[in-house]
Amino acid sequence: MSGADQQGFEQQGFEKQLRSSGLQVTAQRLAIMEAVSACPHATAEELTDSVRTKIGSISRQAVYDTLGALADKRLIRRIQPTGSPARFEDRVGDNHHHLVCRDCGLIFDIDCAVGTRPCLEAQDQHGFEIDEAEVIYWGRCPSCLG
Amino acid sequence: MSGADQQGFEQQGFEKQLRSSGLQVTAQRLAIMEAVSACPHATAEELTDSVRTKIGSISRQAVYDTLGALADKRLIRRIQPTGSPARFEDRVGDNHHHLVCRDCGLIFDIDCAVGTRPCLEAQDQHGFEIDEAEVIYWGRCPSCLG
DNA sequence: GTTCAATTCTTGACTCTGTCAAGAATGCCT
DNA sequence: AGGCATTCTTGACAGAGTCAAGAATTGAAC
Repeated sequence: MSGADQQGFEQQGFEKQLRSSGLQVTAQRLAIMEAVSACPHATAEELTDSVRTKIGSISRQAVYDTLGALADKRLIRRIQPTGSPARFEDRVGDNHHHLVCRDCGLIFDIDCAVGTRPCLEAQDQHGFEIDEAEVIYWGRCPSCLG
Repeated sequence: MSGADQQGFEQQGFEKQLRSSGLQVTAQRLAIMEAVSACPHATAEELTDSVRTKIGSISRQAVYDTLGALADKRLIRRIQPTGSPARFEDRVGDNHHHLVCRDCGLIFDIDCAVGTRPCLEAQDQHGFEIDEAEVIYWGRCPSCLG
């Protein structure tokens, strides 16, 4: 499959995801989904830059709106480690976790230690309806341990 | 024990904590530690208000500096659920977790489901030196479930 | 008790991330 | 193609936190 075919193929997937979530399909949204897919853990600003090189221009608001809409529909996931702006990824539904360097902010994905469903299930749920358990492992990466 | 004694007793504890962490003891710091202890999960702004009623006045910067220093020394813990400003608590060392309402932001402490040490220990540590596993359970609280 | 260096506090400007609001443009259904 | 809802653009704005420089305080040494 050529690079162009690959891209077209992905776009069809994104389009389908949008439609089945009841969202309209626009060039901006496709480009944003592509960017999130290509740069996992990127910030809104990084994604904006990425989209601009792809389709020329986009407003900051469109980026925030779209990221918000996609996250609401669970097509992407927003994570926000303390001290970092929000970051986005398209790996959803597998309840994986994150390993974050306290010094440089480097982020790795970590498969769930226990299974597809969380390490989790809180003991006392206080009457909450829990839909997600977010785990962040904090530490120092090899280069920052130096 | 009278209220005043109680307060004096606590302050001695805070003073000891500061000294053994190599931090100087100041009225501002004692008041902040007291506030964090009294209002778990409070924001920097809420703590500032609380301190102001106690000692009259304090600068915003002093609050941030102190909270940062205390967190660095692990005398308090900073948590920052997505969409919320940073919040602070003095319950440290027991690796408890948090249950947060997506709608109203209400936060509960949750004891660790697995033991004193995390549900944790990531599988592939990527060479990191991990010192904490932070778990946030996301859901909706009884009143927001309506 | 003074003195002195280091730490901490105050002040005020500033940055970064994200939001609000209104109107223009676009997508989608018929 | 027409019309309406959704989405995008623009620009002002807000919240949370940081930076920097000088003043005040702490703690140790004398």
